[in-house]
Amino acid sequence: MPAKAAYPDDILRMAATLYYVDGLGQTEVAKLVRVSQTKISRLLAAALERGIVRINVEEYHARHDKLEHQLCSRFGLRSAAVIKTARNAGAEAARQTVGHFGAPFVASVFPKSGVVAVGGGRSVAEVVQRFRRGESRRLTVVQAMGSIDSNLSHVDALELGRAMVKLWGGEFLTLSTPAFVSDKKTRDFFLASQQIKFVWQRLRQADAAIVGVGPLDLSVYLERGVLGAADVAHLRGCGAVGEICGRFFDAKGRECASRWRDRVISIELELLKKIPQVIGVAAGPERAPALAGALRGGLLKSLLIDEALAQALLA
Amino acid sequence: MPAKAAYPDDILRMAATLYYVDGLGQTEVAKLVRVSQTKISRLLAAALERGIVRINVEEYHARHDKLEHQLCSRFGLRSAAVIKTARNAGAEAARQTVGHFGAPFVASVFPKSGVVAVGGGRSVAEVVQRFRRGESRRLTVVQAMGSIDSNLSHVDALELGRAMVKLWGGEFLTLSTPAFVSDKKTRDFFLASQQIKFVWQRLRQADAAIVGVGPLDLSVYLERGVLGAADVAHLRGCGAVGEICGRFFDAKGRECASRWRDRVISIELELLKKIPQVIGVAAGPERAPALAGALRGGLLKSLLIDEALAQALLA
DNA sequence: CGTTTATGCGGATAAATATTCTAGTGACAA
DNA sequence: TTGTCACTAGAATATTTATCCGCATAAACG
Repeated sequence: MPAKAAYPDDILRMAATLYYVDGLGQTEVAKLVRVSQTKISRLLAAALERGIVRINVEEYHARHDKLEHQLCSRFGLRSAAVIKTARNAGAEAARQTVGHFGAPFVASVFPKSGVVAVGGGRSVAEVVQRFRRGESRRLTVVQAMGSIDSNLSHVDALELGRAMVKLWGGEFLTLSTPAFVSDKKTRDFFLASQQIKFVWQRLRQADAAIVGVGPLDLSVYLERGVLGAADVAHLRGCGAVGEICGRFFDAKGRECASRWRDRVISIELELLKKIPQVIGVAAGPERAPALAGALRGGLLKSLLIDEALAQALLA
Repeated sequence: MPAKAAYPDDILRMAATLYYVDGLGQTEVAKLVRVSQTKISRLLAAALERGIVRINVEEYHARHDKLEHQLCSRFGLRSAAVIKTARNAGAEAARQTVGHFGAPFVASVFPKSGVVAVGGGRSVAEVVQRFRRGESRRLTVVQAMGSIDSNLSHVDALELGRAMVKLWGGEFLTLSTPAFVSDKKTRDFFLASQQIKFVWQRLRQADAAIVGVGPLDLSVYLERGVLGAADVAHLRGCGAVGEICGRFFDAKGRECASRWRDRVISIELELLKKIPQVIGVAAGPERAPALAGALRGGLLKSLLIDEALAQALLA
């Protein structure tokens, strides 16, 4: 099993003892072993690798079991992960924490083989970035929404899908389109294309999906300048409370009949609803109204959110 | 038991998990927990302290059991510690290693209460510096030789004795004299003083002693200019092979009748011989002749030496 | 209550550790 | 022999971590 015997265990034990047990610095250890500090650093790494040094950390329960159960029963979910976050955490920190501790949850919920649809968004990106190479999967990953604007961002579904197949293998079906086009005609033109039809066909067979759930205000679209203040006002007028894959919905989770509806290229909410496992990811209590709407509409089957948001949802 | 609840265990577990298990840097952890990196550093230290994080190192056997047994039976010793050292270790490194791993041995061999004589020397200093505060002892520490020259060095018996009582408590009897004086008359004058007589009385009651064993060449005395080349030649002429507490002895461990003998203020070898537990400390194979002489003369009851020296002794 | 004395925080910075880069060494083939 | 590859080591350097210090808030005291 040890590919290279490199250095005898005895030396590693000695160095590790001097360093970890007796608390000497690497430089001091180096003097005793008569090698460079550089080498001690490498020796210690090897000792950790070989198990001569083992570091045990009391298990940390990142998830809030009680809130998860309440959410599941209250909203009839298949599963939920509520991640504990620092009380005063900012939006970015919360997303990262949710991503970090949520990634294993999502990975466990995803099928080992089959079709998986991915949306974009910052929260989803934080999750996807942290997937670990596990037992190999045989997934067909499908991009569920176009790219938000022309400079490709690492939170676009295109990037996230690419990252997933790079890590887990499998094939990735891309939607080579923007998320928003100027009018219905253009949209219909795209949808009529052979490639897109093929992608949609696969979306209909999806076994699972992971999507971000955005609020109306503070949405990435507003931030990125895709949406203007006037647009937001219009959407609010249509009853919109939140967004999934660029599609806005009202408090009951019904897609709003806004003028944006005809300009978006992404999975329809009605189609999403039919996917047996849809994981909604979000962080921050200000997203509670959006989440509540999505849940009422049955758009999501599972949740990955932070504690504050969970509490807001249950209140 | 926890004097201060400071931070909830949960946070510590989270930080420790992120750092040790997930391999994030402290800066990254800090972002998620929303505190400064500084604090994470302290949190991690606290986690280690509280036992939330435990680091296990496979036990390292610093001592060479087989050589120890051979030495004990060959030379009729009460005990011996042979410390493994790096094959190419220099003299300094060997001494430090012997001191480091030998200190617990010496501490275990020392009585919990009683009178202990201490000699000077670099090897002894390395040992004494590394004693740990254990169960409290009730020792009377007695300086067994004067200071080598006027600028007090941290390897002088005076300093070593001081360090021992500082750590373990107890009283320290000092010999406020140099190790070497100009002639016999001066020496006798010192010895006749009340204070020194008192110290000698205690030395006669000593339950244990720790002394360095020096070679003839390369001795600290030569190095410090106390002895000149001519003196070394003279001593060699008298059959000297080594030195303990400034007293030179021949291959059979008998004190040499050199002109130095009358000028030294330190425990007589004959007196040393009567102490029930005398630990000789030395490092480096070039000291084998000195050690061999001391052992033949029955000057030592226990040994603390490095591997190379042990092998040289047995050869 | 106002004042003084602890305690805890994070920014700046010193110290320690990890990584990069280059040179040296030995194995092997030509 | 000589060149090349594969590898290891340590010096230089970048990065990360620990410590020092002043400030602010909280506790203790008059």
